[in-house]
Amino acid sequence: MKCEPWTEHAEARLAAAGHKRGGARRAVLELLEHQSCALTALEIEDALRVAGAGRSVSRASVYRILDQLEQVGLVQRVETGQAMVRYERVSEHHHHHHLVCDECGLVMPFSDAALERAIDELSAHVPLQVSEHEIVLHGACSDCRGE
Amino acid sequence: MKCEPWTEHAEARLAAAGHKRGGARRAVLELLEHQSCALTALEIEDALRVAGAGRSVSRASVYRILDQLEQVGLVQRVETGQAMVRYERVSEHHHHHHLVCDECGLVMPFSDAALERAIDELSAHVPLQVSEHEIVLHGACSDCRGE
DNA sequence: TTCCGTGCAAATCTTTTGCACGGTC
DNA sequence: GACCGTGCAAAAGATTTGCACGGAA
Repeated sequence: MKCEPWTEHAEARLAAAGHKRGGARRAVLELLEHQSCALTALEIEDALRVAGAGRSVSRASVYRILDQLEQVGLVQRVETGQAMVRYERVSEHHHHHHLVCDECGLVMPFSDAALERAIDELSAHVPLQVSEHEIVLHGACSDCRGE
Repeated sequence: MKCEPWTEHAEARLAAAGHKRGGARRAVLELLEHQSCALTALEIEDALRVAGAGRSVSRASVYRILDQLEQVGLVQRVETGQAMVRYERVSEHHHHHHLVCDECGLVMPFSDAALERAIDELSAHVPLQVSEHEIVLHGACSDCRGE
């Protein structure tokens, strides 16, 4: 299992797909590499502008880059039922899904082997050649609920 | 198990929640009662305008009505990863999820007991008081795939 | 009579596109 | 040198809001 040169791995795959390199995309990749969960395009733009965490990237570029990364399979969209679409890097080693607090908007990852097994089993018996699946649990997080 | 007076049931619940009746909402309810799967706001607007299936309802009203129905729990949003959000009536007797063909946009319902069991099981062990869950399988439908 | 439901038009907000410039190959 | 990647500004498209009127309670 490789360590964490995900950005490098991503650049390599992009190159293989015939894309030239670029500073904006590099900055987005480096940001995504260190995220634990999905971000919106706006959050990505802000994170890059604020922190010395790289360089600013225009919003249009963020969207173009995310779209490109999604097509190459490096990033996946996450629909949380909130206003904006979220994006996160795809990790072969750690497939997960999402918990969304409908009160405060908090998004957390989770994974469950039994669930994946059920999905795999089911996918074989359905009138669709399943390539991906997305699961979102909605509810109230502990902060919003109690306390 | 009741027959199908869903529209009546819905009107009753809305009344109980303190809402007055209205022709536009009635038309939307009657349309939703007979749908087998989720529709977008635009599809609902078009369906009501074209068919003698009731009466035309302005787009703003369609959105307002759907939002209201969702809050009362009569309708649920379905995020299919397509541009627009979809809505469908909630049915106590037939909980289901969705298959989405990424080629042609076809949306089909499916249900699976093992999957529901896995979700229920898992919901108990997660840092969120789960109230709802949404599952979407993406892939290619038989028409788009083979011929 | 008092409000709520509805239509219409304008506003908002996310995401996309057109165009020009600068960097990569 | 040819093209792609990027920024900026404008466009597009979905959804929301403001306002005024007509119907429900």
